[in-house]
Amino acid sequence: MFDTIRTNITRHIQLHDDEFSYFTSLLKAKRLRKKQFLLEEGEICRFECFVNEGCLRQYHLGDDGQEHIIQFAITDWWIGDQYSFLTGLPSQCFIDALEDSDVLLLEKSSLEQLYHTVPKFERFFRIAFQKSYVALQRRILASISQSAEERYLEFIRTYPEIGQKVPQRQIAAYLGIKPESLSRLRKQLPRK
Amino acid sequence: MFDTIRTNITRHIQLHDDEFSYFTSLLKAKRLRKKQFLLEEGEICRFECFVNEGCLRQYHLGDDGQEHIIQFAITDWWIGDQYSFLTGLPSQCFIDALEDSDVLLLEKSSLEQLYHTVPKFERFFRIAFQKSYVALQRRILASISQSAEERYLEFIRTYPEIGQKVPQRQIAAYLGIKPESLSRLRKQLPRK
DNA sequence: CGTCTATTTGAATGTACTCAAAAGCGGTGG
DNA sequence: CCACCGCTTTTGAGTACATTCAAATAGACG
Repeated sequence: MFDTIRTNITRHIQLHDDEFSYFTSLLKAKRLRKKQFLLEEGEICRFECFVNEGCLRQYHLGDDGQEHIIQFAITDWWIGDQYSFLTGLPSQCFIDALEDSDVLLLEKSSLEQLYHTVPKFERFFRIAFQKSYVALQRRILASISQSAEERYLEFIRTYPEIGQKVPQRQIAAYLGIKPESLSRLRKQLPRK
Repeated sequence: MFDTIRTNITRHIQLHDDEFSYFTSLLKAKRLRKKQFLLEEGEICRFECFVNEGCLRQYHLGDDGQEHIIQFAITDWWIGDQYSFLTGLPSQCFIDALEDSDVLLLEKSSLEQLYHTVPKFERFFRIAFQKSYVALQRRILASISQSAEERYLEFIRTYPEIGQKVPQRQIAAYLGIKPESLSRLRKQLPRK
């Protein structure tokens, strides 16, 4: 149950067994069915979420009804609305499951406890956010410097597992293009 | 000299005078002339940089010679190449000054010392990166959901000081459009 | 004043979009 | 097992927006 998250954490910090079991005592397991929401617009996000198994997405719903995917999260990834989590303000986006999923939730109050009791976790999340920050910078660079085709190829090269399991229209919503455009673009690829 | 950075840090954590003076003892002041490089592609980024005064940019140089701006940094902002800083690998981008600037450098080795001596700084940078992460998510959402015109308006609304001091072509390089397109787009604005 | 760079403008091109419709695919119920 | 439904993907035709290339204008700096 906690093997994946233990590996995830010890990638950045060392933990004693008692520290880890204290950590796991703060977690709440949750099972999500496909299409079930973990967070809805207007709610306050009071947790960080670790994906044990499955696939989630965080997306913004435009006035025109368009969904724009901010991030995917599969096994071994963290997800959450950092904006709402940090500010305590209502979320402006949704998080839901693209398939049946198994997640572990860490409540904000528990996390503050954790920071206090095991300060190493402050380091863990510092490094985790620093790495996520780098990943977002890459995505921004891609979006301002590359064509839709290049961005698509980079995406499936960087995240092949996601490219496998996620429907095309979701990938289009992540790349910032229309599903029709992604379809056409893919048709052109073999010739090149 | 250190007033700005003190305010910056105490926005997230409380510091005693001795902690702060220890912190400042680790900083190296540096003066940059316009167009001077703080970091060049291929170098390893071994510092975090705080801007006391002036304006810097981090940009990527494409194979076609195009500059793509990853971030601006003005007074009271931090900048650095987190990718190179974290991994120890050569940087893939440049950081230079858009005007004469005054910066404070915190070397990686000093920072590790600092984390060890005053663990609160781990918390400071954790929060700082978390907030930066949120800002980048907003930028990504803008780039996948908005038109060039909307992105430009949001940019000058969000960062009016930068919009003031930075030449138009630099803003275009940040938005991911050509200078000609930004010029045309601006011409259209008054009619709306 | 002259040079260098930034900005603007024009005309032609290309890429992604809209709207609409057809084809494909998966799941459900008869 | 098959027929049907809903949703995704594909295809087509016309349109909108940003790009390219080129040239003119405007500004900044020495």
